[in-house]
Amino acid sequence: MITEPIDVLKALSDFGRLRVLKSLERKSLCVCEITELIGLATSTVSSHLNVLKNAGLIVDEKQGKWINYKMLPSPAPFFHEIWPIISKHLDDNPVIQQDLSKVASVDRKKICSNA
Amino acid sequence: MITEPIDVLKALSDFGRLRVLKSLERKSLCVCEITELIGLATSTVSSHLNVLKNAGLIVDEKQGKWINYKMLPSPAPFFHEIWPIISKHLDDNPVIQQDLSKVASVDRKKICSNA
DNA sequence: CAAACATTTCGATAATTTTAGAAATGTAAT
DNA sequence: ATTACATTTCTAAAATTATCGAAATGTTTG
Repeated sequence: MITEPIDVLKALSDFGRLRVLKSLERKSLCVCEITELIGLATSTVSSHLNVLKNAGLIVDEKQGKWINYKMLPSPAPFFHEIWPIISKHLDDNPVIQQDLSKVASVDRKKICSNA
Repeated sequence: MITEPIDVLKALSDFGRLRVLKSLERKSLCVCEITELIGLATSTVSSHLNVLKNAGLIVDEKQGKWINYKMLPSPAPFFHEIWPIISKHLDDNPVIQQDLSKVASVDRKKICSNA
């Protein structure tokens, strides 16, 4: 499945998905952690993750009950070249800054399950 | 009017608009030339041009009966950094290649008005 | 001024996308 | 195996976007 630049750009054209990517840049996260971080319904987050996955930007790996999502170590050239620039400029955004200040302390043990 | 990265990315998330930008990179064009090149209705092209203009990617300048659109000489940093990469990768696309092979010979005297 | 014509705006429709709740799936632990 | 729970899939609704034709705008030229 070849990913055209336009497909990557479409995947990057939603602010929620940019927030997810910026957070995943810091560390791998499961769906419920991302849901907590972004504040959207679980099914919506799952849908966004699927878009990012289909565009070849992230991968998932099962870890017991959870599914961890993380950025691709070696993404296709287009995304590999373009992402650092986008990432850098997103750092100016207050919402992103808030996300990043929270992401380090997000803990699935606390936020998922026994709420 | 400050343009956030997400606004630029949204403007870049439509293939028709990417075709317009690639063509404008070669030379300034009026709406009817772009319409001929891209094959969409004039009003649709005008709408796309407006999106690109609002995102700060292109400017227009009146030239008599026509309005020439062209890329900004000094766009905001985000687009300035990101566009060369996108542009380079779009060169692989057959539709873009076809557009670029036509753009040099597009002539408003022939395609507009006296059709 | 009137006719010609490039472009924009308006109005309406089709298509796509985002969203969320409910049901389904799959894994883990008791 | 039954319960608990993370995630996905399904379904439907709301929101946004792309598209076009017709009317409106503004400029040029006869």
